[in-house]
Formats: sequence, C-alpha cells, structure tokens
Amino acid sequence: MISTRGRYALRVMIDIASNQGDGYVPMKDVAARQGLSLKYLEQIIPPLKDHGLIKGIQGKGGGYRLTKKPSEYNIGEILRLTEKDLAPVSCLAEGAPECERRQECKTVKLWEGLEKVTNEYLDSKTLDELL
Amino acid sequence: MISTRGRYALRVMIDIASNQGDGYVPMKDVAARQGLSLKYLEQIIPPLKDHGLIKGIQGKGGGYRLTKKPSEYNIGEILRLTEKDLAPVSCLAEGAPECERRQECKTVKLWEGLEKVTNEYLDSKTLDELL
DNA sequence: ATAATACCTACTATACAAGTAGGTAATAAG
DNA sequence: CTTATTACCTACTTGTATAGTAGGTATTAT
Repeated sequence: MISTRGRYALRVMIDIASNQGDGYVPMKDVAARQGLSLKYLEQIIPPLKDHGLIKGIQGKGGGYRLTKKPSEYNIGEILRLTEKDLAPVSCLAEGAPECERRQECKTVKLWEGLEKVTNEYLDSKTLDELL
Repeated sequence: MISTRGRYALRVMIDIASNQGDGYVPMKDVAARQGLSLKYLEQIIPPLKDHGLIKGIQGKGGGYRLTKKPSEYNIGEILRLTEKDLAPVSCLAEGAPECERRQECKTVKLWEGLEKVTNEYLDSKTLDELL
C-alpha cells in the first residue's frame, strides 16, 4: 500500500507544477495549500531534489520548481524515489535477504508479474495528466 | 504490500491442492511442510472456510480440502479474503472515512486505476497455474 | 541586519503485523 | 468408551514502521 510519503510527494509535485509560474514555490505555501505538515514534507522532498526532479533555492524568495515539463515526469519515478519500496512483497524489496525457499517457491513469479504490472501502469501515467 | 497473511494463505491453498488426494489435509502437516506456525495459520484460514473455498472436518483423520478444482480459484479472491485490504491507498480501503478532499483530489483516479490493474491481474491468475 | 527560505538530524507516539499462548469442541480409531 | 487427533476460538505479546514533532543551521533577497 502506498504510504503518505509517496502520496504527499505527488501532491507536492502537482502543487509546484500548478503554482511555479516562472518563479519558485516555497514549501511553506505548499504545506498550507495542501493542509500538510511543513516539517514532514521537508523530510519527503530530498530524494526528489537529489535526483534532479526538482530544483531548490535557499533564502528569501526561494523555494522549489520543476526541472522538466510536467509531461516529462512519470508517476512511477516519483513514487519509487519517495516510497520505501514499490515491491508487492517483502522478498522482492531492495536489500531483502535472499530467500531460502526461492528455488522451490511457487509464488515468486506471480509477485514478479504483479510488480511488473503495477510499475508499467505507474510509468505510463505522467504528471501533467494529474493537473 | 501483500502481508504474510495473504502470502501464507496462498501457500496453504497450494499445499492442500498438492496433498489432498481424495482425503483431508491436516493443517499441522501444512505448517510443517511450509515451515510456518500452525497457530498463526489457524488464524488466517477461517475466512477461506467461511466463504466456502475450503472445507474443514474436525477430529482424527480430519483436516481441510478444496471445494473446487484448482483451476476454478483465482488468486484475487484468495487474497481479498485473507488480506486486510488490497486497496493501494488507505482512502480507497473498505470502511475508510470519506475523504474531505475527494472533490478536489487530483490523484484519486490514479489510485482507482492502479487498484483496477492489480485486481485484474490477480483475478486473471488461477491456483492451478501455481502448482 | 533581518526575515524568509532550504536543509539537516534526532526523537516520539501510535498502530499494525506477526506471531504466541491456552484453551474447547468434534470425531475417528483402538 | 477412552484416547489421540484434529478443527476452532479468543486473548495477549512483541517488534517495527509510519507519520509525524522538534529544534536546530546554512543561505540569500531585501
């Protein structure tokens, strides 16, 4: 299940896209408009910045803006960066210990298929479709 | 993310299908073969019985067996019964309070689409495909 | 100099997942 | 008809992750 981290990140991206104009959008304003905790958003945002999806500028008049056109973001990349893991089961999660039963496991292909289907769906949707 | 409840339920169904022959399979044996806690499985199984997916018989020589052919079970129904909820976000979960932002929410259609995609995938797979 | 912003790290409360525990009721076999 | 074996039932426990709160520092426009 998608947690608040991923859901809020998406709302932040939508909010920035809707309000950036040709300037920068302060997270304080995003938090107020979206009814979310500024302090919590500050913890969610960093991976989006570190991977170049948004650009942040400090100081008065600063804030964030998108680095690409909304149509160039797919939802999957936003969620994969902000959500712990998009894997449908823990044994497919990144950094999960190799399962002893992997060889004889009758269900692993099912889960891999499910992971593929969800990622394909999320990668097929772009940010501008949500505006 | 699919929890142990759903994953174990699936393994139980596979195990019963593989071992029932023309008799009944004790959960004790399933637990031993699968390396799972009997006591925990006993908590997971009831909804499968209550909805007629399996039939239980008490007493010596008792156990469980399937009520249909493996090809007649789809994975989605097994998971929906044993997993708390298959909804991708909490606001789409059963019994969730109506979201105030529902009207203005830009993301709800995305989540509904994701839910549809995952359910369609899981409903398209049958138990016999896992044997 | 000041106010506003991003940026950083530690801590906390709560809920839930994943079991453990200790029984009772039913039934086949000896 | 006693015993062993099974399903079936309900309460309790423990560890971990989520969803924050809290208190700062660094940077920059005015």
